[in-house]
Amino acid sequence: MTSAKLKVKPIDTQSSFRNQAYRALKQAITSVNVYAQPHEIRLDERQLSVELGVSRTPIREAMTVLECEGFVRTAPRRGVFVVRKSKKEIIEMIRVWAALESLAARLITLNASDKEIATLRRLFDEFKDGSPEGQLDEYSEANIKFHQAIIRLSGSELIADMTENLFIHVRAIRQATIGEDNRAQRSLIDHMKIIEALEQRDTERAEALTRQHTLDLAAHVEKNWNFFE
Amino acid sequence: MTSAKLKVKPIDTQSSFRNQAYRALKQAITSVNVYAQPHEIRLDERQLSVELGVSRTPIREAMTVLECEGFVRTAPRRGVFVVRKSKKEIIEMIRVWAALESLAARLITLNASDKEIATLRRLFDEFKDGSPEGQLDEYSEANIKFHQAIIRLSGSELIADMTENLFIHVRAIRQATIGEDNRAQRSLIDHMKIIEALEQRDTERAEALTRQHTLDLAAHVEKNWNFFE
DNA sequence: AAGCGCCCTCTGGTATACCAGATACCAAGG
DNA sequence: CCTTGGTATCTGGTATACCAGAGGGCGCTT
Repeated sequence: MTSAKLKVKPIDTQSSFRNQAYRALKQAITSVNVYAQPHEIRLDERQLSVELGVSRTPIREAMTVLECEGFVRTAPRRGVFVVRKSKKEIIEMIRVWAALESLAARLITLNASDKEIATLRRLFDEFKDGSPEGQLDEYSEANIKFHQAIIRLSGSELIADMTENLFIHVRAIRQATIGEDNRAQRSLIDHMKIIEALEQRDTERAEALTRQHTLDLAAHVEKNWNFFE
Repeated sequence: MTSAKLKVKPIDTQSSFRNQAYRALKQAITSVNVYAQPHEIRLDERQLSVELGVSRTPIREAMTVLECEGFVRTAPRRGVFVVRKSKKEIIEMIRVWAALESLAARLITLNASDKEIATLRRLFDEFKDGSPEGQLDEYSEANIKFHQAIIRLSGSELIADMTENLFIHVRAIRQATIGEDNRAQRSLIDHMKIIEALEQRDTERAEALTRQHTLDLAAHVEKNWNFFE
């Protein structure tokens, strides 16, 4: 008989150079505001391989994934460039987000526990009294966490996967627009209505409110956003 | 002054070995019924490089894309395997399809021309009189074309991209279930109602009908589909 | 001075060699 | 006979060398 088992953590066999390069590059891409740059940003395979201390091969495989996810575009024999989304593409992303998040809301009314739904309300505890206008940064953070929580509570891996890359863009838009046009105040009201519908397990209403809330963002961007032109 | 311009097609500079390998592999994967196989199907990089007549490098990059799209899973130092979706995953795919197609229907009521919408009705001309039960294969084909047309007429590139890979799976499910439980007859009725709502530019109704039609498919699969267990 | 073309350089694309981990098989020991 | 540990071999992962096309600079031609 052997003695008590040792507790060991499984070695993370997935941390190949390729995945590390992927994470490093994605982090780098998402942390720069590509729209603030005068020129397109180019990624140099050879330079990156020196900076990251690995050969071009894992870098190229990471690039392939980033291209598949739409963050990067490679022009043969010319270079790899960070893509800048057009206004039209950004509006499409917000609309797709609206469709998927409304599905998530539907699933929450059907599957989530009362306890899980209750966590949503707590995100806005500090804004219960008075308007969020005076603490915009904090509200923006809570706003983003709310939308992420809806996705997570749906319990659907696929929705989470499909929104993950949209989120990086939509997050920036939410942050940029929250201060305009009294949007924070109205956003808070919308969120409370959504939470109420979820609590009451009103599937159709929760779905419709969630969809309309984000479609409103798309409409707002369509009307007021001229940054890219 | 130069004479009249010659009409030339631009050389497809994107047809790298990598993209050709990608298309070949995707075609191969989608044409086999992975669920009919007793064991997981493994893809051998070296064998494929011999069969396709190129080196492992473009094969590997194609594999990377396929993995990113969820068709393939690679286990380090063990092999690359074609993934088999679980029943739960398939239901999630159908639900996501429902969410995106209902958004497409919304956009059609807002943006498409009457002429474009009219093309939808023509898809079902041959089933106008009598039930589709007697010509199931033909109806199944029209059914699939209808759902593809909704996506296309929305005019959203992003929706088309995001549904493209779902479609490969959802298509198989639609084909497999169309013969069950008088579904073809009810499907035809649903489609006609959707077309009517689109023609009347009734945004909310078209969206809701489209969503419910595909959510019904998800519910049907959830109840009756035991193939994978 | 302007237009054209050569050539150097730099890019991503591909082929290839080698590495380390996973597996199956086999032989030695109980 | 079963167990155990070594080992041959096969896998994906990585490094590297080389290729052809794209672009720019420079000098020749007119």
